[in-house]
Amino acid sequence: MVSDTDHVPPGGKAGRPRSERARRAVLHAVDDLLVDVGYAAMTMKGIAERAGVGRQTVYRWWSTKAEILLEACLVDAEEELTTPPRPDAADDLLAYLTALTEFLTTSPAGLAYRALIGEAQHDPVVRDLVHQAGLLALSAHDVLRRVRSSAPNMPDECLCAAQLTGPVVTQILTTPEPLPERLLEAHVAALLRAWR
Amino acid sequence: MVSDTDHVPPGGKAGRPRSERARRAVLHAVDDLLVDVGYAAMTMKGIAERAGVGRQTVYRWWSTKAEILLEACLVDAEEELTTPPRPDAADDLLAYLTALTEFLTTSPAGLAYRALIGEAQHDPVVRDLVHQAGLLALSAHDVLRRVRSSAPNMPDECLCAAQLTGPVVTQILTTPEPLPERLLEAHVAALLRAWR
DNA sequence: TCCTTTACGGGTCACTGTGCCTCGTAATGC
DNA sequence: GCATTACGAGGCACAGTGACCCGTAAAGGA
Repeated sequence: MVSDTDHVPPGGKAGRPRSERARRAVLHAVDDLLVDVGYAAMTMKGIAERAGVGRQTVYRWWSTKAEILLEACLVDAEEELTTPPRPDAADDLLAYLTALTEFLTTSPAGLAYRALIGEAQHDPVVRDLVHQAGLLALSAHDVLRRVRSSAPNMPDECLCAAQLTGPVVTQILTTPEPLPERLLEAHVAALLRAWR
Repeated sequence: MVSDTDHVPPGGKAGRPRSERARRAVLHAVDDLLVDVGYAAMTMKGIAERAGVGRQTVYRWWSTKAEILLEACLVDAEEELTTPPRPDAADDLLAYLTALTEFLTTSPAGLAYRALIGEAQHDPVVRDLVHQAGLLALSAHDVLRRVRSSAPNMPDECLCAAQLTGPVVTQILTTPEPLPERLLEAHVAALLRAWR
């Protein structure tokens, strides 16, 4: 007989789960639970049960709720935050910010990401995880690279990304309503004016 | 004999506690615990014990950790986020953003506020609480009113506040390091250029 | 002044989530 | 075919929650 506590994964994700089935079931269960019962009411026990999986199986491959959430989130997030290029810089930025708003307010992956940001304020480990993933930064940099030609006076790229996404994100994190389309347009216009 | 479960407060804060002593002890204990053990490890039991107060006394006047935290936070926050006016608009905004950064990264009240924003991602009730308090919005509007004369082209005031504080706040919430002074200066310069 | 009212500190209790362990079982790989 | 490994399921000790109940002490009205 073999114990359940030997094998690989020390902290989190050394080897992939032997059964892809279990992995997918857990990630899918987390997505479901997040929209069904919310983050606060989501428990490891609940995840295991919803996934039709033993609790130990969950603990074996992920050490925290946050880890599962991040993995479940990254799968969809990159795709949802990638917008097709548009000829006009203002259109391009606006499309991105609209997608970002949609992502953070309605997409399951976006809700997961917000839950992660929330958890990051309580737990430095999660904070590093979120920062490492760099979801916002990466997608923003993609868009910014495209509009660089129309904005010769753009400052440090990190600052630009923060200026672009910061107002939108903070609004969503701290108030019940995101910035409306009208203000997104005004925001983009102001940024381009500043960077011109 | 009288039960402990009659009296006033339904949800949160109908009447003031009869003993100001208990109230102050609890708020002080929360401040201490937050810096000592962090938000995650802070429990209602721990708060009561640290405050030298019965658990029931805590539950009587506040229904959640978040409520206590918010009250403890608001006491100091408004003062820490109020910066003296400066003649130059750029100086004025920069001083505010520097104070905001200091607040969110080092002040106990700021740490409490961040913990609240974190909790708000998990709990809509806390979200409303945070929004109601409107800490960021209020302090930002104060500063913006002062620079309005130097920036005739300022858009909607809500957007301005978001543009001013959003990048700073999001950076702090999602990465280990806040925006450095150098980038704060560049940010202010860009905003004034956009609003001119 | 007495005496009712009210909050107080402290303790108990049922309930829930966690994370670890141990079953017996099923799938994998040599 | 046989050893290895992950699997599901359940049990466990521990901690936090939030409700109760107790006896005490401090207001406030007569």
